[in-house]
Amino acid sequence: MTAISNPFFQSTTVFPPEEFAFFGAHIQHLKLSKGDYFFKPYFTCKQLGIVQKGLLRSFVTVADKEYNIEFYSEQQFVSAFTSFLTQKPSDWTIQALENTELITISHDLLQSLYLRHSCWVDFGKNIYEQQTIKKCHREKSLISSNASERYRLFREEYETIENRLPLFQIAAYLGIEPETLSRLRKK
Amino acid sequence: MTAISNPFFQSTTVFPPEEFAFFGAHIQHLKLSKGDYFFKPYFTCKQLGIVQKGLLRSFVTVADKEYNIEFYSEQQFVSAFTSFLTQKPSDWTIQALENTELITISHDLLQSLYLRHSCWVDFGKNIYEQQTIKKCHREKSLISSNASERYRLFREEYETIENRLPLFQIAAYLGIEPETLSRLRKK
DNA sequence: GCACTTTATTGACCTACATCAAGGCGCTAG
DNA sequence: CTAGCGCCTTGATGTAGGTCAATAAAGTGC
Repeated sequence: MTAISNPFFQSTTVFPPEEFAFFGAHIQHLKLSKGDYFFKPYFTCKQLGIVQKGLLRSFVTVADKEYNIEFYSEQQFVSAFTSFLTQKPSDWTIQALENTELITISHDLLQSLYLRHSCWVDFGKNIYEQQTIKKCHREKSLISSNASERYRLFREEYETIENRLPLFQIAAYLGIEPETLSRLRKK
Repeated sequence: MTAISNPFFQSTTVFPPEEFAFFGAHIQHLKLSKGDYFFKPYFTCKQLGIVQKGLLRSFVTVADKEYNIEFYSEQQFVSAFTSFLTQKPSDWTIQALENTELITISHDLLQSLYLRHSCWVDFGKNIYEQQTIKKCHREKSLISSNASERYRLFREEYETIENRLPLFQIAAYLGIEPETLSRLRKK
């Protein structure tokens, strides 16, 4: 059984040992090099990842511009969630920004876990509860804040990984041009 | 037992009759007049609502401006989700835009449902899966689209309730001023 | 070490949207 | 009917952030 470090496995959910063993026997391990893709647009996302080591970004491409949706570092769940949940193609891309190691849970495995034992339904519920909270915060910052306030919020939220990100990736997350971020930072 | 019309109760989740009966016996019914509040900032949200009739909006107030987050019409789940999930105060407001009738599920009831039977955990998981999908779409439109494209997307998504909303509420949803929306519409 | 590419900065100019101010139109109340 | 208010429109002007172009600085490969 592989050790899995993730806050969800220390939550109030009770995972019976045999469930945890089954899980450990069916997950996959994936290594990505910097620049590799975890998910590409027009595909249907079959994998939910848990980052063990490294860093990824998700982004959408609109009119030849990339807009970063989110960054995923150690212990975080990563997936093209709309596609993973609906099992339909989506226009997201997910890419490793560093050499990255992931545990992956296939959609099929997760469905069978849901049927095996309700602890996995709770596991799933917790994942999407966390996603909902995250997205609500992001939504608020995107609709109500200007670029410099969004930058402040970004630095708060991603304090621990800020220095692992090049500035142009931060700009793409804020929805502004690198030039604009550079000017903001002068102050 | 009150009839509850909501897609989740026609989902693949199996609700045993006794669970459904328990649920029906413990939900509350709430009537709001146009302008009334379902949730106010600085409170902790204790209720998850299902809209039976009417229309609500959620919004955040930043620098004396209101930014609409979402509109909720018949059959939809409504709550200040970040507050409801964390049981901490939040800065959202939720207000009825029409005379509105809701079923409400208290946080305490939902927690006890989770413990009673796993069908309710599945119910919860489905709610937050749907929220995650919704928020992902909104996030994309906010970060990658200009005002006129966001307006187009809004009309697609809220096709059925567009004509129940005054234009200044739509502008607050798009994150623009009513003047700008008026000018967009001239084209 | 030196070439070459990628990332960051700076300046000049442009555009989408905001702000401010005025006027119109359609309510509802007396 | 008219007064008053809420909502919408239109015009004039301001500003945050985008675009384009040049340069610098920092990697990365040979």
